[in-house]
Amino acid sequence: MKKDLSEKQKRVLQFIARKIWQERRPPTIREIARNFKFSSTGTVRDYLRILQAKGYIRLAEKESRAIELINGKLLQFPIIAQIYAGSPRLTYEDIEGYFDLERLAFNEKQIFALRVKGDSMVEAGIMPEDLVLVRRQPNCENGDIVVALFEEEITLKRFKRSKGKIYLEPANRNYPPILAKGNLTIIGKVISVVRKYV
Amino acid sequence: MKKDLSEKQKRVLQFIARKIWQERRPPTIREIARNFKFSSTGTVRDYLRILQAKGYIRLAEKESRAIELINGKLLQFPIIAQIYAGSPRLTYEDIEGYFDLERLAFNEKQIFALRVKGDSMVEAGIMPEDLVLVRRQPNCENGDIVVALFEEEITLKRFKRSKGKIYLEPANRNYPPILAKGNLTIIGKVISVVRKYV
DNA sequence: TTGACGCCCACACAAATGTGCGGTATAGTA
DNA sequence: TACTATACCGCACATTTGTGTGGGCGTCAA
Repeated sequence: MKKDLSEKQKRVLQFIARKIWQERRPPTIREIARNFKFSSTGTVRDYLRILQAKGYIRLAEKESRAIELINGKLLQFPIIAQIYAGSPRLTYEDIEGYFDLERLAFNEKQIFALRVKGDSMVEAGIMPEDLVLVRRQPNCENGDIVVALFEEEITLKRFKRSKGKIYLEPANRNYPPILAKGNLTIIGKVISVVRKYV
Repeated sequence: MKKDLSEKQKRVLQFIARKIWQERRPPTIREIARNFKFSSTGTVRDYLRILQAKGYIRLAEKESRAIELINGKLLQFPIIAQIYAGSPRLTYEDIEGYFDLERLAFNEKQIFALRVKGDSMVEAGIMPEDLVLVRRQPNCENGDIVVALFEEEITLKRFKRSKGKIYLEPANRNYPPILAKGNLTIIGKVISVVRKYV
């Protein structure tokens, strides 16, 4: 798909990517020229056109800092399907895809994180002190893990509808399911769990 | 520290943050004006100056798209300490901090993601099909969860050193600890677990 | 009443920025 | 030989973009 880049072209692309990452905005043509000590802006334009033609960036006309990375792997990590025994070196064939941190919550509008207290969901792999990312929404589907307000308390439970009744189910044998009769408000649905080890 | 913003000021700030998030570059003054149907660029400048004075953004002079968010990281979500019963509305006081997806793996050089197969670590909250982020490193400390190569097999286990012996401990009662005598290679340490619900 | 603030407009100017066109030079290749 | 790709330069031009000045209108507290 994408054509190969020359060494210099690669360096230009990497410079652009680094700038976007570090400064949160693409560089101007003249900033690129300065970095590579090009005395002409036309030189940079040549590079940008090449990079666009080869499918690495997208340019917009008549806008400043209008370089958009295509498949910018800023926050992507390779997902390894298998690591070959004996040679733990990552090669292209091992990669089953890319894990994209941005996609985790991209285009989500009302998201907040909640630090988990208690162990009522451990059997669903949600441990105390984990962070759950919650999308605010007033309704949910059967089986969703939700943050709900029930009887003046915030709980993290699995939402289950059964025989016309609504249950809030913990994922822990030591706790019983809660029959939600009365004032139940769904605050949001858990879309992700993130845990970080120090 | 930071002064309060009026509703309108908040909306302007949010617009800027959204633009940075969506387009990976800050908007120009005129783009902001267009969005809010301001017929004057001066109006926007007033807002930017206010936002800067109140400590929410940083402006650079004589540069295009020179709005930098302070503490407004792209991938931050508020961590809610408590959601007040009755009014599930996020207010400033509820926020215990910000969860920063970027910080999760920023500055990490050799990171890859591994999709978890099997249930040997469920009691540590690592479920099948979860993604673990692994930092490649040849050594680790007692108690770390590691990806290791042992007897031609890749395993995800807890690294335990006890009485001069090394064990690879699963976090599942149904599996026994493995006494690692022989050829053991540490591939990396698990620094994070990410699970996404569809 | 005055003053501070929030909110907005009109217009001109200067600087930053992108665009266009025409060049040069080298190396490899058909 | 002709052709292509890579790697640059110089300069003028037009547009975009930020900056500055000087206002207006309403609200609220001193």
